[in-house]
Amino acid sequence: MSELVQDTITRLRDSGMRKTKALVELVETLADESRPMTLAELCASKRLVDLCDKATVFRLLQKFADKGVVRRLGLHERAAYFVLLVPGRHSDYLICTSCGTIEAIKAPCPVHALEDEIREKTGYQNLYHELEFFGVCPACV
Amino acid sequence: MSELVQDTITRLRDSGMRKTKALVELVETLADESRPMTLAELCASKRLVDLCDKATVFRLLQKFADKGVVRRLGLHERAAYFVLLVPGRHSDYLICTSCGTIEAIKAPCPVHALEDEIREKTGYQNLYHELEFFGVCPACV
DNA sequence: GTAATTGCAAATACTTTGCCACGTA
DNA sequence: TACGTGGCAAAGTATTTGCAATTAC
Repeated sequence: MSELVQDTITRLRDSGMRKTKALVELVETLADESRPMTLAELCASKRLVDLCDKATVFRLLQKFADKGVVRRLGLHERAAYFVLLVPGRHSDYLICTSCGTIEAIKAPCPVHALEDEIREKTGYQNLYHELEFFGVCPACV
Repeated sequence: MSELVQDTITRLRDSGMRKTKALVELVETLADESRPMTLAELCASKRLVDLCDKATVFRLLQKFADKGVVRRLGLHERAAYFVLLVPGRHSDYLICTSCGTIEAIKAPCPVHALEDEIREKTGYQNLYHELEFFGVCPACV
């Protein structure tokens, strides 16, 4: 068991959770992959597929996120977001994790150089990016 | 009607779509707001609420996205993505829009300076960011 | 022993489609 | 007139919850 896994489990224990097989194997799976994964992917992974129910994984992830051990990616709502593409313009967004307000950021986007580098080094076609900042807005503090 | 709206409608017309009231009002709404919006928000907006059905807005958005006029934000799957947070580490991701593969990017993240600036200027608390690059990976081209 | 955790199944939520009526070109 | 578009309702997919049984401590 890696140090990261040990440490993560310790943090979860310290926050009051019980060390169950499902908890340990979920942390191991997340650490193994070190990339964003869906609930379905996690449940289908070899460590978890025959071990526990989807509801269990869901509830563990929820608690992990509460405790800051896991992050759920994406914008505020569960629903999909659509935005108009304006030729020649690019926007990044600032989103309040409490009230869900989304505003466009005026500052120039600092990512174009890295985007060019990725285009050259990886051979990905039609490259573009999304950049979002999340935090609690002054009105919600 | 703004130039952006006119131009967008022209592009949609040129790609074979018919100019209907629902299409025009949806484009106007997206241009008015110029921020990512959910299907529910769009349907509830003043221009659309009494004009057309949710299925209509959905199908229009789908076509707009096909034609590159609108972008649907977020990772590949409809489902939520979860990732383990490693203290002291931050990752950005490169995602194939065709096969959905997600890989972490090794290059240093160029966003920290802007993040600091936003923290100072806006007063948002607990600020963090997500940065994703999207494109078609070499295996999918 | 007690309270957290789990499985199962049901309830929600959001998205997507089928079908026929309708409107645009 | 012909074919894209729209409304309504139903189906599909993902998320979330209730409750009784189980397990960690």
